[in-house]
Amino acid sequence: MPVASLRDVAQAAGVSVTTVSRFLNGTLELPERTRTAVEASIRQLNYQPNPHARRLSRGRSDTIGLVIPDIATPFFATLVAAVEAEADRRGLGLTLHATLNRRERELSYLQAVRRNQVDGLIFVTNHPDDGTIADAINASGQVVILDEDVAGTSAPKLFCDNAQGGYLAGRHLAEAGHRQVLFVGGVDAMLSGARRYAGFRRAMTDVWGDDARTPRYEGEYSINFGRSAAKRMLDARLDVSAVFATSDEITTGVLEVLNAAGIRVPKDLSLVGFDDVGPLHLFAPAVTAVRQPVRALGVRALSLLLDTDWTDPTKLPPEEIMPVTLITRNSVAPVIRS
Amino acid sequence: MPVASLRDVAQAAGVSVTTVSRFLNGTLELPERTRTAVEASIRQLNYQPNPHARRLSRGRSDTIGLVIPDIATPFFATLVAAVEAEADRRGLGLTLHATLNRRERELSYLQAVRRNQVDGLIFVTNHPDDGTIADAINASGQVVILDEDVAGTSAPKLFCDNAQGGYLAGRHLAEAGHRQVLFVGGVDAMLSGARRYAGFRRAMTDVWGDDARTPRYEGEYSINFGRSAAKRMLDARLDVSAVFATSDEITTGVLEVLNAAGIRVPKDLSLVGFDDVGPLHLFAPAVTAVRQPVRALGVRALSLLLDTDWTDPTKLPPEEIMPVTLITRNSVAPVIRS
DNA sequence: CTGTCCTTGTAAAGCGGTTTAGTAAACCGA
DNA sequence: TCGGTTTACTAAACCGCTTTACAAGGACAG
Repeated sequence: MPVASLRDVAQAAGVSVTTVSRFLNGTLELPERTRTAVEASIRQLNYQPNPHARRLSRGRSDTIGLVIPDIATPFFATLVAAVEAEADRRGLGLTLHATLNRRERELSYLQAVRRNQVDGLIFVTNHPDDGTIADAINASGQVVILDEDVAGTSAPKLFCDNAQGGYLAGRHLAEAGHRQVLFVGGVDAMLSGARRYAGFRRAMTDVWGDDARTPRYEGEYSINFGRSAAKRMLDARLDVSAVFATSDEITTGVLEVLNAAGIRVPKDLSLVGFDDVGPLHLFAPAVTAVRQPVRALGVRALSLLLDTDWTDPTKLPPEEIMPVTLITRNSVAPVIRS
Repeated sequence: MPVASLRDVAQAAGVSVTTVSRFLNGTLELPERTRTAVEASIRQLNYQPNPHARRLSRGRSDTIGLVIPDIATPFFATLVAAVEAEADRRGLGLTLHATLNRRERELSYLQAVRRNQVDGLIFVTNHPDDGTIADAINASGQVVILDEDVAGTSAPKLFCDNAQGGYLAGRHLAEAGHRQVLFVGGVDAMLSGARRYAGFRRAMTDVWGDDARTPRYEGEYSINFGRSAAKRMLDARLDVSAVFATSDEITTGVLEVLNAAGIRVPKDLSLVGFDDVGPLHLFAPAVTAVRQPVRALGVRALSLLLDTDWTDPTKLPPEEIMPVTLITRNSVAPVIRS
């Protein structure tokens, strides 16, 4: 049997559709008798409102979109989980879009806001922008930028404290006696890469002054880049006593290659990671890392999206930053002075 | 400025809305002149069809739902990624629902199919059902059951070859000389638990006959259960030389406790895992495990959903099973006969 | 007895598309 | 020149809900 519509309910209860609709939406009080009749018909017909009609009529979808480079990595998976949970708690749906960092996908999902497909978008990107994405975001409205900046946009933004994260890692290594540390991470054109390196560099020079050596391999936050960076380091016989790998994926790739090459961590080389979402504590060795508050980031991003007053685009909230912490494990060894 | 509607386009092009609509849907050929006019107005007004109107009108949403216990674990995250990618490839949207294994959530998301919220649902559950979920699924139609069975449902089903997975693990351990192996995994009331244990048990008795000892700790596929099972095993001084942990999460929890207790794997105890989606190869030690074809499962589930002829509910496709493989690493040591 | 205010509703106009059933005009062959 | 066919469209119903504007009938004050 076809699903019951509002009309069917109204007919069965002997009232008009308006009455039922307004009753259901709480904009009409009904006296006892009418109310029971309406409620009975609803139950009897197993009435379920048609969400498409509702959305068309109200011009909003009670759904938000989450645009993310990938879902399969622990970091993003956790972020998705947090956003989904919070959206559900607020009675909102979530539609998910993985971009795999492809610009045309990012653009097409940004369009979704403009078509009312979603009431707002949480946007996570992972690669530098040439301005195209920025324009699209500025034209869209109702977009919150999360985790990585898109330069030139006026939108609420939420990041972890990348500079502090870099600093914590650098300080930890420097104080263990490491003066020459390889930074493996995001390109300088991206906020996370720039800030993490800046913080890291500052910590190293705070301790070592001009004697600090902080070579840098730039690339994407992937296992593959971690692998190739580690190989490059080995091939070049780079003179460092530690590596700062700025994502779980990079850490994984680096460790894989080091293990395969017979380099013992931390005896031969120390290692500090970033993110700390994956099971770094079970790796061989358990990896010391800067931990991001991933779930909190997701929850807060949704608040920003929903609680921002979007009517005045000149009055958007300022960039927000959430604190990171250093989780100390067994992948950093003190340098023995010779 | 407000978004342009079909009417605006039609007006600007000097034709009727019907013409534009049918042209856009390919049900009307337009001569050169008209076509250019229409196309020009579309571009000029930056027309974007309103998806809610479209869905209301067509009675379908071009969106599918994915109901899943959790997203934050590597296994499910990978599954979500695969389904999302395939849905996108087919021009479909994906709405995501994490149930955290709570029945009322599972039920409410199943309703979504009936309201036309989504055109179909891929349903993954993780806990035994008392019949409620089964009824809801049977009443919904357009539901594909994935990864774990819901008994008493007539719906297309897709699982990995749990029995074979159990067998591979059991055989591998038995042939390494392990005669007493603890099975840590899903409850017998669930398909995966039952089949994995049956396969495992069969392998053990194939090799050892009645001498095989296969004690079993049943529980959910979580890190916490892995931890508590390992503790229980240690507390009970259970006489086994190996553990078969039937998910990545359980493996993680078991290993954590073993490491903390100073039990060396595989020297003191051998370990075989299941799923092999997380970075087991980096653990200490790298863990031998049965690998599930997670992405393939996701892709195939979507095919089942879309390619099934749902008009005749008595003629649904039979249960499908995808093969698993054993990935041998360093967590199993041969038993030294004494 | 009349005017006013509640109470309890309702009619009807959208929201923005899709789709069915046609129609006016042009063409075309006999 | 006439009937038939094609071409190029269109009017209007409909999808199912929301919302504005309004109204009948009774209660109540003056």
